Amino acid sequence: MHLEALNIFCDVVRHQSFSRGALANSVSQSAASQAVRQIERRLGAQLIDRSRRPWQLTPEGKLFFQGCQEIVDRYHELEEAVQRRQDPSGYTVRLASIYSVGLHDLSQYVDRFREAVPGSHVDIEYMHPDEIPTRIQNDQSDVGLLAFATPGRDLTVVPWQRQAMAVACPPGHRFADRTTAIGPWELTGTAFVTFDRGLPVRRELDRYLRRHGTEVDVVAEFDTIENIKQAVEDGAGVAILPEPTLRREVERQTLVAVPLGKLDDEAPFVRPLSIVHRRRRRLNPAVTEFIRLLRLNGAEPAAGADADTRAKRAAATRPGSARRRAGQGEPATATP
Amino acid sequence: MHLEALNIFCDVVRHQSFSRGALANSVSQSAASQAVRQIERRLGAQLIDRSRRPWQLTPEGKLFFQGCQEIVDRYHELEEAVQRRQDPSGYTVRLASIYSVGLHDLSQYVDRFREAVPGSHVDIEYMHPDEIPTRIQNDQSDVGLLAFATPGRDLTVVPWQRQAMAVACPPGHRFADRTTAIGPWELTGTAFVTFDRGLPVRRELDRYLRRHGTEVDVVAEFDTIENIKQAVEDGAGVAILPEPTLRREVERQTLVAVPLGKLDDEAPFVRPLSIVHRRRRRLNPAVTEFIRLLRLNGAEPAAGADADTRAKRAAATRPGSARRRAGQGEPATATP
DNA sequence: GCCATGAATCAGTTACCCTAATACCAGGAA
DNA sequence: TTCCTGGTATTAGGGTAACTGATTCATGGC
Repeated sequence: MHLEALNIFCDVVRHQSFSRGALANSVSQSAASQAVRQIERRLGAQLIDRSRRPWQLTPEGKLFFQGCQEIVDRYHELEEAVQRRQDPSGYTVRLASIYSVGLHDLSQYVDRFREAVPGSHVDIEYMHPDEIPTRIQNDQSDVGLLAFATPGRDLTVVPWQRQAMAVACPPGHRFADRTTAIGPWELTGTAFVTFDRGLPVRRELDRYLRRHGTEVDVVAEFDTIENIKQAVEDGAGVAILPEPTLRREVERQTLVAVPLGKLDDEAPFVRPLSIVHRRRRRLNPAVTEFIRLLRLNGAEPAAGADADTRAKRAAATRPGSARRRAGQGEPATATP
Repeated sequence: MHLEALNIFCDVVRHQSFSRGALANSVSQSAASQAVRQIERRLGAQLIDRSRRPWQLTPEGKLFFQGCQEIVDRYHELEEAVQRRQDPSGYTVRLASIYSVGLHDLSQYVDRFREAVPGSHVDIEYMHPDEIPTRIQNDQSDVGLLAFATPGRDLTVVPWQRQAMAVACPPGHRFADRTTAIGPWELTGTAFVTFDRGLPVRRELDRYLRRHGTEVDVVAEFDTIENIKQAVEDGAGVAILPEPTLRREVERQTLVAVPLGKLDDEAPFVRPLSIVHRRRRRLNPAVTEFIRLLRLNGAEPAAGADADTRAKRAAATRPGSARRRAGQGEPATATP
């Protein structure tokens, strides 16, 4: 029996849905259906009563679910225990990051890590977001930090930070004195500096604006946040950017950041930053330790459709069992 | 991760040997080696230090082994718990048995079972031993009872009874008055009635005699024990047969059964009877229950190379966790 | 009746795991 | 040393399980 299949079953039950349980494990709905069916076949017991909608666990299903949860959890704890025992010194962490993670933040993490694990070494490389998954799959990097990551067959995505988006404008702009949040609909017609087409963040941004019926006047497109900020400072227009990346300019008073308003029933527009690493491959002990440290310090409270069902376990010691959480993907579907 | 792989690792550790661990799981030594290596790869940790001979568990290996044992055990208990919850009534057990299991014994089991599980039904068919594995793999029968069974890819073998072998001779024979056991070497030159070539029991019998340098004078070969007994009664010669199959004739005084002597350091010559069923397939609840009952009443004390290491767990409530025990195979290698 | 939603099924492909054969390696004997 | 022996690692190749994408099917709402 595959432990992965047991985990899929658990997630299907937790989400009350085959499709969402499948998503949480980065497999197709078809695979989840087949996996659960196979478990039932091998057990010779009906675990899920599909005759009514929504389907329900049979008594056997409930029993099995409880045991399953525990077994899967235990195994993962065992894995972690083994990895913790390994000596992380002498290993190198090869980190691939997008430019805009916050160079300052990152160097802080790295310093803290090198203090915690004396004999280790960290190589940071900044690069285009598209390159990062490739590098990781080719084993050129151990860990990646990027935004709007989507898990893949050989790529594990661990949610890390959710950066609030804000409107950036130059000090003299008509938005600059706003004391209240700006609704996206207010941006219609304004000169707008944005990301290059092809970047995931651009797609999310366009979708966001479209959802609010906003038609902006795109005056410039850049592939890095630094360039966008420069253009905004030069008065080319306004931009929507992650608030943390604006802090320095706000301090220097070269830019103004105004919070993005939102409708009551809407999720806030955020940029999800993720830690990615290759799936089912050894990560050297230093990498494991580095990821643990990142998550300890960076993770926000568990977010996602399934967070509630295991909040109690994920709460204190471990910074959220992100291993088994749905790939964060679209911010539109995330419930904060 | 495959639970089967974890179990292989556990058995490798328990036996201190890849080959024996493999045997215990009915896979090749190669498969066991690869399975352990894969676990190590996925964990990113060396579990076994192979640099010295005999190899040793690393500290990580010890940690993982302990956790592993528990996880595998827990899962199997969970499986059993689910199956126990199922209602076995209304199902049919299709049993395929060799002729010589003991028709009387069997009907006793069946009666007891039908009493324990009122709504169930048992179909017994007697057949040639070669047919039984085939029938089970084709899903024409649920359970088989046969001697000298060897586990296969889709066939699970559960040791059941070990029948002592005895020398059968007619009342007037020179052996008939023996009060002490007969050593096999004493049979050299005697007229001997035996099994058809091609039957597994014949191969074992020949090997046994050869091991003791015994050359018998084969005067007749039959494919069933009943025929052999008839020939012995008719004075054709002596035979070596399972003692329990001789009881009725001994009571009637138509045959005499003399115990087989053995050397001090030798395992007794027995006929191992096994329960076989298909591997990793649902067995309907009645079948599960029937097998449980057979084992409860028929199982002898745990025998086999690995019995010691888990005797404490297997002892009381469960009649030996034969699921994870080596296929009994050759009686020569079994340590009673 | 119809449609919408979500799960099951199917066909095709991929990737994994197994076996068999063979290479390798440590330890013991000559 | 060299050979030998018992046991494990490695490799190639075949069979099969498991995944994906497309489609079909069932249920509940209209």
